[in-house]
Amino acid sequence: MLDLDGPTPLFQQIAAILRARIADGTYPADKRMPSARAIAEEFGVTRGTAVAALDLLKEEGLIYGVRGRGTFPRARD
Amino acid sequence: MLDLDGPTPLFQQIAAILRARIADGTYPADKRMPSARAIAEEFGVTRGTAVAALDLLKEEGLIYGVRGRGTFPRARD
DNA sequence: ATGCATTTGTTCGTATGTATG
DNA sequence: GCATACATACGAACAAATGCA
Repeated sequence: MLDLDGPTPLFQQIAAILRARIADGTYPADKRMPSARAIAEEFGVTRGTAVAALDLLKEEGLIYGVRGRGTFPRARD
Repeated sequence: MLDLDGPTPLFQQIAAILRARIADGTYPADKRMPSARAIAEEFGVTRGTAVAALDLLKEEGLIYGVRGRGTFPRARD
């Protein structure tokens, strides 16, 4: 799944995978996607690393978070 | 009560104290024990930390939670 | 029966400290 | 020194279930 040795940081690798899942509809727009904790478990990293990956996608405008509810892919215009 | 400096995490210290109270009968089996909020107040931590301590005891099979009702020490066999 | 408070359980968001390369 | 990653802890918010007035 992840390249633990290579030069690419884990949070970037994870962001790339999540980005692909959003693009291909695995995570539909405005539907709750897996929590940071669930992502951390799937990839065997800590929540902090999962959050870093999600932060990347937020900066790109691909997703948004709602406290207490979850994280959602943004509807493309 | 807690060692704020030492190396042992707060949630582990709290779990140890609760574990002792269950063992010595302070919290009898199948009787509601203090809520996460009450535990947080007693030890001066946030509810999240109290929940982490309770989660530890759950993993050990020492207690179980019932949503809307409370947390209960498990009857030993 | 309707509403309200409490409780568990979960979420996001943030901050700090440690360790490693 | 800096970026990465882990672990811990705090804070705020939301949801579902319970119980009680």
